Amino acid sequence: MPRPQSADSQRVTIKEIARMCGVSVQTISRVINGRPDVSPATRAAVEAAIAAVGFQPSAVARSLVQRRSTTLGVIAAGLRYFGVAQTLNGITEESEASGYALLLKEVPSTGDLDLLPVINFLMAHRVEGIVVAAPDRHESDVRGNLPMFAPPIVFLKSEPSPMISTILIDNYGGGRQATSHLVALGRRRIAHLAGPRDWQEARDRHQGWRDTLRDAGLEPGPLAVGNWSAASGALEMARLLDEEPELDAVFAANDQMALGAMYVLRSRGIAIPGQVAIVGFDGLEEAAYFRPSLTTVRQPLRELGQLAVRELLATVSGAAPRPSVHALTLATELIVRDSAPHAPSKVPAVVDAPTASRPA
Amino acid sequence: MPRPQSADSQRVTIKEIARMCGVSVQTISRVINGRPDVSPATRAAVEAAIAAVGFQPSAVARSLVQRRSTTLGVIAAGLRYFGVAQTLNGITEESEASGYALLLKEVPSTGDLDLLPVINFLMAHRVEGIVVAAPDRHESDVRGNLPMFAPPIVFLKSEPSPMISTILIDNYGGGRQATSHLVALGRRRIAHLAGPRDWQEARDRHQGWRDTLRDAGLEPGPLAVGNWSAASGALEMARLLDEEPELDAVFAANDQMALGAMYVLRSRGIAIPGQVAIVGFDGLEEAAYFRPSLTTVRQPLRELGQLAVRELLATVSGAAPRPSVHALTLATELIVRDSAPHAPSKVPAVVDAPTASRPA
DNA sequence: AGCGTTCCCGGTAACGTTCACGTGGTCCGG
DNA sequence: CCGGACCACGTGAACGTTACCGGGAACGCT
Repeated sequence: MPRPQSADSQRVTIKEIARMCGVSVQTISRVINGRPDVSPATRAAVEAAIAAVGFQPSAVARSLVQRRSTTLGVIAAGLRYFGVAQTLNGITEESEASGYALLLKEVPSTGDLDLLPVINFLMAHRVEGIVVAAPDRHESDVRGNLPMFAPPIVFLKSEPSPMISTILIDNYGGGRQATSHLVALGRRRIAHLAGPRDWQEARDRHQGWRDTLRDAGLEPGPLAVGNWSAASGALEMARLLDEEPELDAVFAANDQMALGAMYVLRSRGIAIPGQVAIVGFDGLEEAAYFRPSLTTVRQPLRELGQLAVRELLATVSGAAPRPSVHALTLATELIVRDSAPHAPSKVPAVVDAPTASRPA
Repeated sequence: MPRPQSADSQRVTIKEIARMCGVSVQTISRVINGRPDVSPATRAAVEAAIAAVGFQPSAVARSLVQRRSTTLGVIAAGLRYFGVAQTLNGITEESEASGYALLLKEVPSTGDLDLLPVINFLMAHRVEGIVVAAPDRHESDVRGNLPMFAPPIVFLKSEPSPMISTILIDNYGGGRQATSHLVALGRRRIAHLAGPRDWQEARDRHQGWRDTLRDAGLEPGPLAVGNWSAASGALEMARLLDEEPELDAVFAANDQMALGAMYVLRSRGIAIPGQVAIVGFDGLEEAAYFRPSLTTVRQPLRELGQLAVRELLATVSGAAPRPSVHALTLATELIVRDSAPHAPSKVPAVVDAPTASRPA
């Protein structure tokens, strides 16, 4: 029974294996890397020795000599939020599939923030690419003044810019989808429950709402700013109702805030969607089970993470020309449910059970 | 304007800086590491040169020579789930604070899984400690046959064992809290909506439910198994109702399934908590805004992650004796809300707005 | 003047791999 | 019997940093 020893004790190295087998270190290296010019007998002996002592070649030494780490860096902000966690999930999936390791740094999701030290940190670890799933907000932001010798970087939350590569969810378009849907329903007084101003996503959704109202010839509805939480959604919804009693629709910047808003609406006896229709944003699975079920805008978050990694890997492998700066935008999808139904009608909420409630 | 160059191009090293300043590499090293014995003049010159060329000391080379990586490994399963994401958040926070980097590996959260290759991978990268936030289920599991020279490891989801260190949420106790609360409410026919069997958490909560019923002298209520999703909660709730119409309470193993269950209950016109009381598990913030607001069991998930890192770091620094195998259990907290209220009464749901609905 | 200290600094050898060569042997055709 | 092709393996030098030791200059003290 092998007892776990102190990690900094004498580790077994390639040299040790070589000594054990009576061959040179080079031969061991050849076996480890599955190179052909080793006789079957020697190979077997070496493999046996490796297994016997539980030898693990040092990825650190390998990285040093090969000048490549098979590691990607990830900078994330707000891991506790659904969207970010989902994106990270896509990133891990894809890099796992490619055998790449992930070096994760989390940065504060609010307040002023300089990405450069974080990027430098990752560069010190010689990552081969960086995914930035964090807002880039700093007086002197990263665009254009990246450190020299920086690896390929793809930004997931910044505005497109000629200096950087971006892959984005079309939050603006999603905001338009949501708002257009409410307009098509015949709503005239459409409020927006926005997310925090220092999230690019929040600003884009807000903009989509505003532009859609303008294009529809409606005057801008009332605006409130929450912090993504259901509690803030409730708080701000109450405020909106007090200020603007004739409200007939709300577009919330995420599903949690929509939930909080619905709570307040129902507490005040306001019918959803009868008097006030509501649409959320995110595509939370459980939003289908809110009362009423929530119309929302689904974002391909996992795909976003996967694409980011694929993009990086393509660049690293030299398949894509360096520096290839480009912007990719992923479309959102409107999921229509009871809180803002299909037909442009003001009938009271139809409460029918979803298919899932039927026993199998 | 520094143009990002190919990462594998000629990087600037400590030698280059030494040449530029006309001093030895050793002196550069001293400056980088803030060692005292460098004259102010030399130090300034070196720092200027470093800043000028944007030099970054190679963490890889440093790791190799120092035989320590300032890196922790994390093995996670089911990052897309609230609980795991929350725990990871605690882990990042704490390691960020200690200046440790994080090497993240995600493993499938279902099916049979061997942790050993993943641990070996992390060991190859010479991580100084490993947090396992993934179930350890394998015919020949990791307990006891860890590789030699393994760094300190702490398990967050496995059963305590004399061979490994664990820090756990008291899921069993939480299950008891939830069920006891329902019993105290006078409920007699208490169902359990369990999570997937291959999650330790799910098994523990289930056990807590079963034991509490037994201790209360009640016969075991009906059992259903979901997959953590609201959809599965709805599906299984429907099944439970069909099988057992006289049901008067449900303990769901997480808040999402509870939500799905509530959806079905209300669709069938069953009053909550009037006819059926329900309590969830997780402590989702938004559960306060479900209709009715959900009584649930809060878990200190972020603290769990933080503690794991602190534990590892203490061991690494040699403060704690190696090998210190121990088990720590964190208590859960019952949060009573409307779906299973305080008073042992069967009055219809009281729908009062939470404080958040009051405008500021 | 002699001598110990302190302050700066340099040289050399690691750390654990891989890479670019080099070398001795066997096999084979002419 | 010899030259070359091929196979299996070994030798040194990297990779970029830090650890360890050592040494000269300047200074203070007896």
